[in-house]
Amino acid sequence: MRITPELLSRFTLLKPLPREALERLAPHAALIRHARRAVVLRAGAREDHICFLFEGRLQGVGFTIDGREVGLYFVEPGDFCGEIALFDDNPQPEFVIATTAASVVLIARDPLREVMSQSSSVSNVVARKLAARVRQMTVQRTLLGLGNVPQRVCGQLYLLIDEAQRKADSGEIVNPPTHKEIAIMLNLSRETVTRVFQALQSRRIIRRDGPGRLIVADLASLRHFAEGEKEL
Amino acid sequence: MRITPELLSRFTLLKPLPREALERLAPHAALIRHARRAVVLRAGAREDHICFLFEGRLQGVGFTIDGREVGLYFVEPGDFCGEIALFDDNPQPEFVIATTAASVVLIARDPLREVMSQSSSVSNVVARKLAARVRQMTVQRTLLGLGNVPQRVCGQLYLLIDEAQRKADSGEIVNPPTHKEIAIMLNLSRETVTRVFQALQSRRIIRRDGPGRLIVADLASLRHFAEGEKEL
DNA sequence: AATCTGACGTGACCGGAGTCACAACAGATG
DNA sequence: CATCTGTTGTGACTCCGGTCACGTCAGATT
Repeated sequence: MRITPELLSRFTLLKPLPREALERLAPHAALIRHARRAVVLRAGAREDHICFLFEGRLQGVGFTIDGREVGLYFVEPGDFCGEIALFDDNPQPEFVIATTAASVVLIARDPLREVMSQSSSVSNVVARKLAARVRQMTVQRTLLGLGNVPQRVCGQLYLLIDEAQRKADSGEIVNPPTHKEIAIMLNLSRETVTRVFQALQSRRIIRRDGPGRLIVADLASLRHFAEGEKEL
Repeated sequence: MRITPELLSRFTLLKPLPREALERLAPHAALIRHARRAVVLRAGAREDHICFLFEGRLQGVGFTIDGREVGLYFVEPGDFCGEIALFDDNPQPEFVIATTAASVVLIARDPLREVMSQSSSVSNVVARKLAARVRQMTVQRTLLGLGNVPQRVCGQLYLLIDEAQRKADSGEIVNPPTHKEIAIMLNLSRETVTRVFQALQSRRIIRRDGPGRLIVADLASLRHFAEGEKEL
């Protein structure tokens, strides 16, 4: 499928790019549809594409030696992943998997590298993205330090609500991650996540609205639990 | 204390810099001695220095809301940290603490930014450093996924041995981190780390050599435990 | 020397999360 | 429609790592 510069410019990363750069990238971009659970980027192999998420949700996951999944981060529409390939030639460190059916734009690594090296504004944005990932991983790792497990889950849930909604004090998550996907982010078993969700539901803090919509009815309480002010 | 360009050039990051750039940086650099446990970089505040480690060992640590320490990474001599300040103006995400008495060279952020923007080799190295941190954090996070706790400890111990020594199949760690410092890296209690160490010592896999020297006598076995081929 | 501090060592206890097993249910798929 | 697959929901049991409570020891500090 052919990609237009207009399509590329819909990604916040690429929006500030001069038209000319977008036109150089477009021929090296491809729109790909992935089924749920499909592997978008493969760990180990040298990935030669950067992945921009158009719709759906992705998850970065690693695997331990004994085969357990480890959840690293989620990718929301408009965001991108695999950018680490722009900085060195080491293999992609983690898998990226579609947690829902997803359409992504893959842009070839080398042209993007070139654009990056010629435009300081681009390289700045990409480097800032990498910095943002370090910050995100730090927060995520800190979550794991919490001894109280329900607190961990609430913290994760809170992180899943984007900033705009947090201010409005009412959150909803469309196509929420499965319990298992949350569990591997938090080093928990799927059952434990289910039980915490049950507790939150019985307290009317969260509520399912049909399939694929999770409503956080009481964001303030959720935050309190996340911050350990109340015990679940 | 005044810093000479020669001193700066002893850091691998700065070595490739032209003499002229080093001279520009030198006036903005300071050699600082830190006592054990001292805070080198502070989380939250906007740090305006990048920290180059001359001797000693540092550790990046975070704190959960309930005050537990979370270990993120170690910094070895010749390496640096706090480089995230070069990419955006957000606050430093984690504390950096001296795990041993340490001397560091602090270089002011803005001059280094300027040098970076003018030297593509420097900006490349710094960006690669950031990428390396993402990779390291991914590995570390994956370690936490291991259900078997002794395995986690062995994996961490293995990571603490630098590559050169790993090939020679005999490792030693000078001024090894304390059990507590290892514990917070692995989300374990200090006692658990102690017990695993005891088990490893009784099997002659590791051995203390006076204070401040830990000898890994049987690196192969350590790796086997880390990879789960043997059970501890 | 006397004291203090922080690291290491070790046992006992217990709570809570993992594991297992199974049921209910929804959505895909034939 | 019948079937299959994957998610969610729940109970029972187990066990293992956290916590607490010590003791020991080496190195600083006075």
